[in-house]
Amino acid sequence: MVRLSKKVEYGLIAIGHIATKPTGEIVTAKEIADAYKIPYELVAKVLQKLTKSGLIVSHQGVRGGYALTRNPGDIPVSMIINAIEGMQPVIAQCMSDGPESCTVFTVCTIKSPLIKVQANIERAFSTMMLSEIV
Amino acid sequence: MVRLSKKVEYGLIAIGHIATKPTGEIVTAKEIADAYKIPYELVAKVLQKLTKSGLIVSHQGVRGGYALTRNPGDIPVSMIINAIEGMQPVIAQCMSDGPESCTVFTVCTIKSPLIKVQANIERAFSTMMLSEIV
DNA sequence: CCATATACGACTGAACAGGTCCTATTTTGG
DNA sequence: CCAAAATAGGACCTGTTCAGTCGTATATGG
Ligand code: SF4
Ligand code: SF4
Repeated sequence: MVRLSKKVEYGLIAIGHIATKPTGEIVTAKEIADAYKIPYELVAKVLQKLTKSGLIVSHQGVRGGYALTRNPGDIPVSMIINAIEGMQPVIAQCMSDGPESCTVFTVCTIKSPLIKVQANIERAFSTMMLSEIV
Repeated sequence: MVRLSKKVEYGLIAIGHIATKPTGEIVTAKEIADAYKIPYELVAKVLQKLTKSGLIVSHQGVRGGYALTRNPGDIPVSMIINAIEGMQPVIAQCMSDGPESCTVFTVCTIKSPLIKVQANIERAFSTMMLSEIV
């Protein structure tokens, strides 16, 4: 399987929703959860990760919520995924966990072709800006 | 996570190994398992799937084994993956399991951009031939 | 002070992946 | 004819991951 996690999908939808609002406008997790029928706790957790990475800022308390910190055209999708997953999406174990993580690394014949595919995917995600997915 | 399964990796390595031999030469599952230190049963199972898909032919009994059915330059990697997984690798649920499979499908804002990434990946795998990964 | 909102970790159940095991069946060489 | 070598294919086990839930703490506007 080669699939994006729901966390990432929900995160992209959520930050995309925030991006549709005028810059600086505050959006609550509940509003997003309701708008897309996503479990509130999941959205909340993802938004917290995005906050920790600095892509959005949070305001606690009554009338609190989240807002973008910069222009949607300046946020590559890869950065959002990275913030949520803690790493780039990689198609093979040895690319993220190092050579020692795979028992067949030394005799593996498919490493270099897979690295090309990997580069392909990374380029796709890093050239795609948040402004393009709203 | 967006990762190729070990089955696919082992399958690519295995059929790559067969491709290094002169056309028509028969290779046993045991030989491949030994050469790459991959569990025999896994290699065997993957080779059986490749056989069912017609990419390789099998010969049972003593002196049996597997052999390619066509030139490695004519076998796209996507076809090998497809044979092993039973489908193309897709990055989102709705692309393989249909719109109904995802609860947020109707309000999902990220479908179309993800479809572009998907097309990108598919092109990468379908233009890469077995002959390139040996 | 209290309703509303974020922060954050623990927990659960289901699904999946990787790997093992077991039993057929086919085929060849002796 | 028979034993060994090889594919065929399913059942099973086990650890991990994933999606989702819960509980509790903290901040803050009014
Ligand atoms: S070494 Fe080869 S088999 Fe192992 S993870 Fe990397 S690409 Fe996959
Ligand atoms: S509809 Fe959107 S969220 Fe659901 S699987 Fe497709 S892309 Fe992912």
